[in-house]
Parts: sequence; C-alpha cells; structure tokens
Amino acid sequence: MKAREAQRNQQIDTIKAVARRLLSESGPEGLVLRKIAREMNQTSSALFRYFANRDELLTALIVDAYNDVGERVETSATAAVHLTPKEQFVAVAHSIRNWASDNPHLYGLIFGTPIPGYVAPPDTIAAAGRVVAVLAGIITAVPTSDLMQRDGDFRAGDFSPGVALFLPGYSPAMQGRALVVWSSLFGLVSFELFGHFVGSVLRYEEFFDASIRELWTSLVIAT
Amino acid sequence: MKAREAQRNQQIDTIKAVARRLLSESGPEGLVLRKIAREMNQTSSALFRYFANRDELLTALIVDAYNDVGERVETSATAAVHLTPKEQFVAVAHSIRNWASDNPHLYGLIFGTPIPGYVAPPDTIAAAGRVVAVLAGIITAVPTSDLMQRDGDFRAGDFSPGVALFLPGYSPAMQGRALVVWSSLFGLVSFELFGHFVGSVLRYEEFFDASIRELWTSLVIAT
DNA sequence: TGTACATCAGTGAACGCGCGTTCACTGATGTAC
DNA sequence: TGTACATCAGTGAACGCGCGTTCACTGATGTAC
Repeated sequence: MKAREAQRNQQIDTIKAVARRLLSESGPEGLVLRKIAREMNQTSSALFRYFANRDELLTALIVDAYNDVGERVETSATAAVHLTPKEQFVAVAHSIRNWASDNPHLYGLIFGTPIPGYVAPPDTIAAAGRVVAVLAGIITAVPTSDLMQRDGDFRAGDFSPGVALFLPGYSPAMQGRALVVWSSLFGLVSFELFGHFVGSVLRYEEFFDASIRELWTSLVIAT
Repeated sequence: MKAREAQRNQQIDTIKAVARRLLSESGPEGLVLRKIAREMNQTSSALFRYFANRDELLTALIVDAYNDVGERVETSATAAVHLTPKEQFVAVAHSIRNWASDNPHLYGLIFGTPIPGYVAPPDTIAAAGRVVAVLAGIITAVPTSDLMQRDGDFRAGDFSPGVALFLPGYSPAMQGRALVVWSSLFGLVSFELFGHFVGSVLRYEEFFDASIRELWTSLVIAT
C-alpha cells in the first residue's frame, strides 16, 4: 500500500511537471493529453487513471500555481519580518514579480484572461487568499498613527465583508486604498509580462522597485 | 469595380463580426474558421479569399480592438474637454472600463495573456498608442505648478524615449508615476473583469470611480 | 509462510470528431476595344 | 453598344493530422487467512 501510493503520487507529479512544460511552451491550448503521454512513453489512456479528464488536470495546475506563489510570498515575508513595513512590502512585491517571470505561463493562467467555460473550484479560492493575507498582514503591521488618514472618495459600504476579513476594523478608505494597491501591483507585473511596457520602460526591475515604493506612499503618511 | 469592392469589404466585416461573436462565446480557441464559414452558409475554403490564414484574421481582430478602445477613449476625452483634468481623467477611465465590460473577450485579447507564438505586427503598436496618447494629453493639460513635485524613488534614466515621446520635458519621476497610474488603471479593470475582486468588492462602478480618483492624487499636489 | 483473491497500472484498438489549408473547377461580374 | 477576355468569389473534394475519451484486456502488486 505504501510503495504503490508513493509511486502513484510520483506519477501524478510527473504528469503535472510535463503539463507545466507544455503549458509554458505553447499555452493552454498546447496542453494536450496525448502529448503528455507521449513524453512519458505511455498510452494516453493511462493518464485517465490519474485525472478524470483534461479539466481536472488544468484545475490541479491552477491550484498548484496559487499555492506556489503563496508559498514564495510567505517565505519572503518571513525573511523580511525584521524590516520596516515598507521594506516588507517591497520585498514581497519583488517576490511576486520574480515568481511571475520565473513562471510566466502559470502567471498567465491565474492572473491573465480566464479560460472560457472554466469555473474555479473552491480549492482555488483558498489558495488564492494566501498572497492577499500576506499583503494585508504587512499593512496590519503599520502603526495606526502612520497610516494615511485622508478619506478620499471611498465611502463606507462600498465593500463586502471580504476585505474586512483581511483588514478588520480599518476604515473603508484604507480598505479601498489597499485594494487599489493590491491590483496595481499586479497591473504592473501584468503590463511588464504581457509586453505593454515595451518601448516605455528600459530597466524593468528598477522601475518596478520605484513603482512599488510609490504605491506604498498612498497607504502611509509621508515621513 | 465599385460594387465588387464594397461587397468585398462587407464580406470582410461579416467575417470579423462572426469571429468576434465566436471569440466572446468560447475564447480564442473557439475561433474556428470552419465555424465561421458554417454560420455564413459558406465553404470554409471561401474564407481564404479574404484572409490568408487564421493568424491574419486574429491580427485584424486585435488591431480593430485597439482602434475600438482608442476611438471610444478619444470620444470621451473630447466630450470632457471643458472639465478639470481630474474629471477628464475620471471620464476617460470610465470609458475604458465600460468598453472592457462591453467587450470582455476583446479586452482579454489585447490586455490579457498573450497568445503563445503570436507576434504583434506594427499596426497593433500604432493602434495601441491612441489610449496612451489621450491619457498623456490629460496630464499635459495640468498646470505645471499643480503637478506633484516630489521625486520619490524614480531616478533619471529608468525610462526609454518611449515615455518621453508622450510626456516630453517632464521629470523622470512624473513619467514614472504616469506609467504607474496607467498600468494601475488597467490593473483595476483586469482584476474586476477576471474575477479577482469577487468577494472583496460589491459595487464595482463606485469602487472604480473612487479608485481612479485615488490614483489621480499621486500625480497632482493635494488641493 | 504460502496460497487464493482483489486491486490497480498500463495497453492497444477503436469511436467519433473536427481542424486548417490546398487545389482544380464553375459561374458570375467587371473591363477594354 | 456589343462582344471577347480577364478577374474574382465561391464550391466541393481531398489531404494529413490530431484530439479526448472509452473499453475490454493483461500482468503485476498488494491483502487476508
């Protein structure tokens, strides 16, 4: 029972690894079961012992991807815990960007255009929350007196309990700004990865670093 | 010559219209030449009179999409020309968001995950510049004394002549902030459209409005 | 400890399907004198 | 204005290909007494 189960798990890992490589080479439509089987010197029908169908494999890859960024982000946050919140934020932002450029195909899978007809299962949602939790945690570490007080145009009631879960007790304005910073961070990564900065930005990493610091200033009072 | 040419153009338009519908229903991989032909009650080989191959049709759709947002943005900017720069920016931002939610499949095509192996032809680049030009134009309309003076972490030389073309004579910090605002705007739209705000945001349009105003404050001195 | 039985991994053939693209062709529409 | 010729749109058959998934099967690995 032990040996068989271990071998089974290893087989699943191999399938996913090959699938990831195909994905990176030719995108979601290049993710072809028969190709995977061929690369493993197996019959395509053998794959159905491990995944009921193509969609199930795709889902596994997506969940893995979320957990992969999640882990990377958590690690970098832990390593930066002795730094100022701002530097923690910068470190975490870079870890997201690095993960994205190490795994552009996976990044595209989870932060790019959704695959039509594909519906994310609950697993995905839990895994997706890890990055958000880390980012919210950093904001939580900022002394309340340092936080931006201005209310801006965010009014109460614009948000659901979702944000409040991560930033309980914070003003709607603060929650709103946090959401903006969160999505802006991914907007920067997407624009770089998807080629929209070509011709406009030269040294991407430096630009990203400065941009992230710029975003942070919308959360705290200028020092 | 006249009649035949007109009919030809109309035929091209029909093909593209059907292609867009298929795209919206089942994404890029649902864009199948034989399906298009079937819907037009034609043979699939007839399509090759109008597009040399599938890629050429895709390119046409992409260029059209860029021009479509471009036009929409230019129209809304013209209509808002009598307003303050901030309100112009807000108006233009909403026009982008509205276009995106009217044409989510086209938005995904140009601002989502790039199609692997597909290389954008120069036509695309020119068309893509229209939105950028409008956004830069609004910044240009702000009196210099109202612009954010702080340099932040943006240093000279981080950018290529690309930005300078749209914002000539502005400080690297200002150019950098403009790039951040630009990508953040699309980050907000993408997160909303691609489902990453589900559970966190309730009233999307209000949230977007407030977010855009928040972004603007990074460009101008608080009033 | 050895044997009978159950479980599981992988095979190989097949089903039914759809795709992009080519090519020789027909027939209608336009052009030139 | 009428006729000969050229251009173009669309046809239909075919090429070569690959796909996801099913199913009856073999043979090896584990389990229970």
